[in-house]
Amino acid sequence: MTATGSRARRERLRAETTAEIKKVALELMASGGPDAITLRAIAREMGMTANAIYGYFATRDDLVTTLISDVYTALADAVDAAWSATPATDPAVRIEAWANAFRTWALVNPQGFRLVYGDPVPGYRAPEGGPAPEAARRVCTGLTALAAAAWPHARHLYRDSAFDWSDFDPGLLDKVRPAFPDLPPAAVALALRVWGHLHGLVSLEVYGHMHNQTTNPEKLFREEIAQLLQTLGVPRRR
Amino acid sequence: MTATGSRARRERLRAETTAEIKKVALELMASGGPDAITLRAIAREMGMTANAIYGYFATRDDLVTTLISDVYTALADAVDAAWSATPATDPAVRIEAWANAFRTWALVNPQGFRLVYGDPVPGYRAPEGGPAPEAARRVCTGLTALAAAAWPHARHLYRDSAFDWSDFDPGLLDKVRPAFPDLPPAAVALALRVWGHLHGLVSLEVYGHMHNQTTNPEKLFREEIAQLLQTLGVPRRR
DNA sequence: ATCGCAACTTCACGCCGTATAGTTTCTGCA
DNA sequence: TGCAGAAACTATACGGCGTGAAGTTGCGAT
Repeated sequence: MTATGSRARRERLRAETTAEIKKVALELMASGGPDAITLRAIAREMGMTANAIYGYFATRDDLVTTLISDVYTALADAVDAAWSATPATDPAVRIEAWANAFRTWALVNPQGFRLVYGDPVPGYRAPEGGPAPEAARRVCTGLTALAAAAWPHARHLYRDSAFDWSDFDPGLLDKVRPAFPDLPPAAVALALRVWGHLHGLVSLEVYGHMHNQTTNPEKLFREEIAQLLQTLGVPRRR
Repeated sequence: MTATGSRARRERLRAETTAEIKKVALELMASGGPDAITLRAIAREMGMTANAIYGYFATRDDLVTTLISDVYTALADAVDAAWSATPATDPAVRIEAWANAFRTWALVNPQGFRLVYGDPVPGYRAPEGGPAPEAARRVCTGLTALAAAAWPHARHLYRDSAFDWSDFDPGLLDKVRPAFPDLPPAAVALALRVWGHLHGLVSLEVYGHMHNQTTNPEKLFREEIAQLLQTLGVPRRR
């Protein structure tokens, strides 16, 4: 039985090394931006040769893909947690919590935001499938929950909506329609638009483009949430 | 007079070479993304040595800064032109034209969009001042014109706005306030929020994040414009 | 005792930005 | 007309990058 025991041990060591590579890569990213994620720097930090990493990730892009997936999942966790921590009975509070969690996460992890939503690393091209789209869909599903919470108040605004299910990706609908069976296509369109609104404001802020325009991006974001709730007709409790 | 004549000729040659460097750099960017802007590739394309470029730009970052400025200016020109080509009497048409020009430019020049709004190039850090912020302010000023056009219809939505002039960058206000003397701070906040909305949707589309969610990003953008006009109360002519 | 394999290193190649030094070519003045 | 000097450009070199190929080491299984 030493056979299975030592194989288990080998696999454990392997998993630990893999975890360390990712940990060091994320540290490098946090301090030097996504560009600082280089195999040689990671190896240097770990007291290894750069080529040793090829035993764990086939290419640098594979490593980056994994990191994107991890970081994106962390973002999804953060916004989901904020949502779940608020009472289902008060849509305004939930929506505000979601949006604030999104912005806060981005400001705390600006390099992670760049990794996930920007050009991650020179020459990187994202693969087709994988778990990163999965995390993206979690975020979109969260946004749809947001739209669903607001829908009773907002539906009258979208009576003549021209959207139908074919306008959306089946992979997204597979997650969204079972979760919200009564929601029409127009609400998913609303969710994606809200995504765009929040992403845009946060993105401009993270990339420093807001800095030259406003001295108070937080206030602008609060105004955004307020106007969003008002537009949707979601009542704000005093 | 050969003195001044030949000096003029030298300067002309110099200007021509500078222009060629920028032209080749933009071609490389268009075909291979901002990462493809390398001094060696440019030089190769021009039949020169990489070091020759140092006679025209002190560092690669200097070249990139110039390119960002040029490309950003081209974007500002495009949206300004679309705005000016529409009748001042119909705010809805003007706003729609502006927004469509913004998205269209981004889709036609995706790499330019990434250069201006993303991480331009590995290791690049933008300098403080320079003409790129100038182009950014032109875009913001255009957006303020948009807000100003809608303001007669939209002002009632922002009666209890908490914004004042100190919330904005003086450099922006220097351009905006003389152009729109009657506009309150709330309208500038609205302009920046609209910027965020449009930037977010276009950015998600350019970076491929919308692809996994909707099959019809154009329709989503049209809906965005329609809802924008509706929430602002700007009448749409039939 | 030996085989096999996983982990890791060494060496090499071609990319990159850029510093330094040398070469060519042309300008402007004596 | 001849020559100093500047401008434009090349040559060489350094360190950093991703990565392919080949070699080394150590350990479990037979």
